[in-house]
Amino acid sequence: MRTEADENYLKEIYALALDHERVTTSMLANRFGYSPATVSGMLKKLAALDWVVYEPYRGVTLTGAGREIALEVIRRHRLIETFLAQTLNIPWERVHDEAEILEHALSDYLEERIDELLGYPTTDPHGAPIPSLNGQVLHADRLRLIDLTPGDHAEVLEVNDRNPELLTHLGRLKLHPKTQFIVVAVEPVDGLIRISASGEEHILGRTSASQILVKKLKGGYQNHE
Amino acid sequence: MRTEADENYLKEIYALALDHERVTTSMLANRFGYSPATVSGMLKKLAALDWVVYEPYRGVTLTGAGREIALEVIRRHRLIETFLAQTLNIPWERVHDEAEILEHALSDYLEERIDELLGYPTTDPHGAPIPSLNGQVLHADRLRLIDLTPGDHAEVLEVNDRNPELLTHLGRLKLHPKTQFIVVAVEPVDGLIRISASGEEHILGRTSASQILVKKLKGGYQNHE
DNA sequence: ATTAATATTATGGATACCCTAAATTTTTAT
DNA sequence: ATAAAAATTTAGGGTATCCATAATATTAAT
Repeated sequence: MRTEADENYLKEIYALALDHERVTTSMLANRFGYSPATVSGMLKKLAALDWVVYEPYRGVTLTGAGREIALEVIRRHRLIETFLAQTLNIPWERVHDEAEILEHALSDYLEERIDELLGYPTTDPHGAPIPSLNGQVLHADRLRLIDLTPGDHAEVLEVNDRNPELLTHLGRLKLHPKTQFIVVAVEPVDGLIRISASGEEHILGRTSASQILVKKLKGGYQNHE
Repeated sequence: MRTEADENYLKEIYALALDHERVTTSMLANRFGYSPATVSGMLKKLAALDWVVYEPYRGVTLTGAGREIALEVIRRHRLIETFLAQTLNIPWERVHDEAEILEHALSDYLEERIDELLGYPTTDPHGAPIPSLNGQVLHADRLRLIDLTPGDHAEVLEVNDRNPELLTHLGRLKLHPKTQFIVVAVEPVDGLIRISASGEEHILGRTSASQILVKKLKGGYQNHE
């Protein structure tokens, strides 16, 4: 049988593999706050269950079955986030932690009912793609806001859902997914970024700006507003 | 820390105490399908945590703290049932099993949000009372349908939520809480009960009729319909 | 080739939950 | 009142999960 720990490991391995060549023991140990030895042990267990391929000293990758589970858990997580935000009006900075628990308790049946009620959404409140039932994930071309240059016209695609303070802050600035904005200026010294969104100007620090993913919109040389 | 098993034991002890003088090891063993020895062990553990008073060979009762936990879990269970039925249109025969799992995963915060969204309901879809936050439970005077006599006019108050087949059946007969009906006749041999509800006549067996709780309405000697 | 960094195995501990079999206590029947 | 039956507890195990430290092994860097 599958435990919560199993699901969390698989989910984390999936997430880390998205932007790392190799997923190593120490990366996982860091994420979870466990000792490397503990992670080695779990990886051995997961390998025995055929959910990962584990090459000692070299790293770990998901098998087909492991990937399926990871995507299923991520799907539940994001459906729950969307459901909580839409149906119960839970603020977006709180939905992650709640989903982190409920994702392990949701039946296939309820997952399906929620998906149906929400009209089969494709992204969660933070803009992250919701994997489909058959495991498809739409990964849009994403750019970090921090990499934009003055004059760029862009749209918020996704923000990191694990940082409640950031989310509260962005919520106050009304910088949600789908919000369009223009980069007004980039401070040469501190690298602060001035943007203009819905008529308001905001200043973003490096930390925020690196956690906001965007897509450029055509005609980005002049201000349009 | 509190485990799911703890919560289930406390909930069950509470439920059994409602209609039994003493709550014994074997009663719990039966309910859970565990060996009596296993239950003895758990009761010892719960007593050490001061959630029950356990007198070996004599039975078990909840302490104040134990009762609080039991009521909290029951409250969550029933709020979840109500929420699933109303918000996600889950049929009433399915909500119990889902709630059985989710009740252990729901945070105080979500519990409160759900309660608010539902408008602070006092009964769940099966008519069972939802304990208030401070632990009050409204136990209405309830009579078993099986104890009615021909001519009685009554209203369904509550039905056993642990029997999905019964619920499906009663759902088809439209016998939900608040449904009014008249006892037309009671078969002398098999004890089958003929009732008339919303213009339709139905025949209930002893099993169904003993699991439906009702309250008598005034003027029960003549048919009103 | 040696060192530093990373990762593994070996070993052990804690918790939680369940079991069977044997011993004990309580209850019931005579 | 006593013996048999029923209920319950204790003793002793078992499995599974997850975690840790210390010693060992591998890999990467110089």
